[in-house]
Amino acid sequence: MAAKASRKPLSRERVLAAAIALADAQGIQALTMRRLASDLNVEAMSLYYHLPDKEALLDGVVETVIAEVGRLDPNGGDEDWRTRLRQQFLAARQVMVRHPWVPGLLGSRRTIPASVYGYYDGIVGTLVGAGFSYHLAHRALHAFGSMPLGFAQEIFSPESAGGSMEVDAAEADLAVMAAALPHLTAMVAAEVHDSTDPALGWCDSQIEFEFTLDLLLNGLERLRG
Amino acid sequence: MAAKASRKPLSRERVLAAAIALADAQGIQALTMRRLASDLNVEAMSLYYHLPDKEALLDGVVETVIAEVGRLDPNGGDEDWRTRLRQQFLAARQVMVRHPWVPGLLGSRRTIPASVYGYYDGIVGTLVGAGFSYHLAHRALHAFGSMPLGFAQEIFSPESAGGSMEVDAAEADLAVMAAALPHLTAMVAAEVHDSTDPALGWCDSQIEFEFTLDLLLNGLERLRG
DNA sequence: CTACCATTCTTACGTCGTAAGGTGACCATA
DNA sequence: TATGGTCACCTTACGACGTAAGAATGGTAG
Repeated sequence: MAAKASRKPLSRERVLAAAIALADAQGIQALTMRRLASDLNVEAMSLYYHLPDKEALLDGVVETVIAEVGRLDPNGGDEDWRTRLRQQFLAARQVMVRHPWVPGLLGSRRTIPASVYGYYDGIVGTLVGAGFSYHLAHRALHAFGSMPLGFAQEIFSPESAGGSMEVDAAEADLAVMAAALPHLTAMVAAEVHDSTDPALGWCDSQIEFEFTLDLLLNGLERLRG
Repeated sequence: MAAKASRKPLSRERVLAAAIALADAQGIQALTMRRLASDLNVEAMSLYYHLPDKEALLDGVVETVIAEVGRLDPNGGDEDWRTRLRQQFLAARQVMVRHPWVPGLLGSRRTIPASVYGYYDGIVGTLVGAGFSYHLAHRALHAFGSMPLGFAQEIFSPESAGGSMEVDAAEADLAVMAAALPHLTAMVAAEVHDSTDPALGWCDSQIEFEFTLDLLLNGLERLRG
């Protein structure tokens, strides 16, 4: 009679899925063993039957998301290597947009899930298949940085979607800021002015991502062969 | 008579310096209020007289290190914009090599210290002074990512100097790995083979950093004007 | 019914950040 | 000299965290 509540048995997969859902909803700092357990209608220590410790939980979470990235490589390799990698990286970006906490988590992890190696192996295959030497392919991998995984190092506004800079500018005295940061304020002013949709904020991450990606791809194309 | 011990009075600067020293020596995870206090021969709560909370401590630490980066821009702007930025970013890299925990900390911070804006302002100034439009300068800033601060997103071996990949390869069966990751193993084999100094590990971060940097600089030069 | 085993829970420990308020040294004023 | 105030640091305590140790539950096989 009493509330039976959910009594589907726990499992590693169910725990990992709940962890990802929790991080998506509340942020990575909300992902604690106790909160995760309570989301699963379970006590914290019950999680330890399915996972050795929290490190393993985070490893599993990263691995699960990366697997999602690695799975989206269906089309055959008859196109240009650039369009191929371009599509792949942009698809990866869509995954990261859905899980914005993954880049930070991945960066703080000290061991890299094995599936990442397989994913990068495919990229090297694409490169050498297009005529790259292994040496240049290696350089290319480093140059790409984290773009194959769908994100780039964004110093400004790592979290808030709109970017905090304009908010700060509204709070502080604009004239003072223009004096201290003449070039930055001029740049923002110029960019906001001819922005097609200023409501979206003056930094469109998607466009910046593609710009940097193409800059790298075109530069590498010039070095090929 | 009794051990007087160190009784120099505390100060925000002394606390921040000790925090940086502690993180340098023991890693960022060792930087707790209690450990930091004990390094200063003081109780944990004494730190709260000079700093409101730990967030402020971390902000101050980041700000201090970034200030160190911003201070190394002495030479006038008569050289090519590329060599100027190149020198600047490579000098910043030396700071990050001394404080390898800063990139991760900076990435996890939600507010950016004000000094960073001033630093980036100078970069925009260099770019527009060289004929860049504000629009392209904006793109360039995003393309550089964290390189102005002296680091790049390194997925592989973010922590250990030599890179953990070769260690893993030694542990696992090489033949199995070659089957699962044919392109990567071939690449590593090719790179190790013609490496001038294989003892240093097959990834030379300095060279990778410069390669990526030049790739971006040259690509931007082509787009200028 | 009983013995077993997989799964979940209870209790407790040490560490963390930090709120609340106490203690002593120093110093100006009466 | 006595008084009160402010600065700098300390004591105690609380709740949240990860997790070690072992007890309870409940289903299944003999």
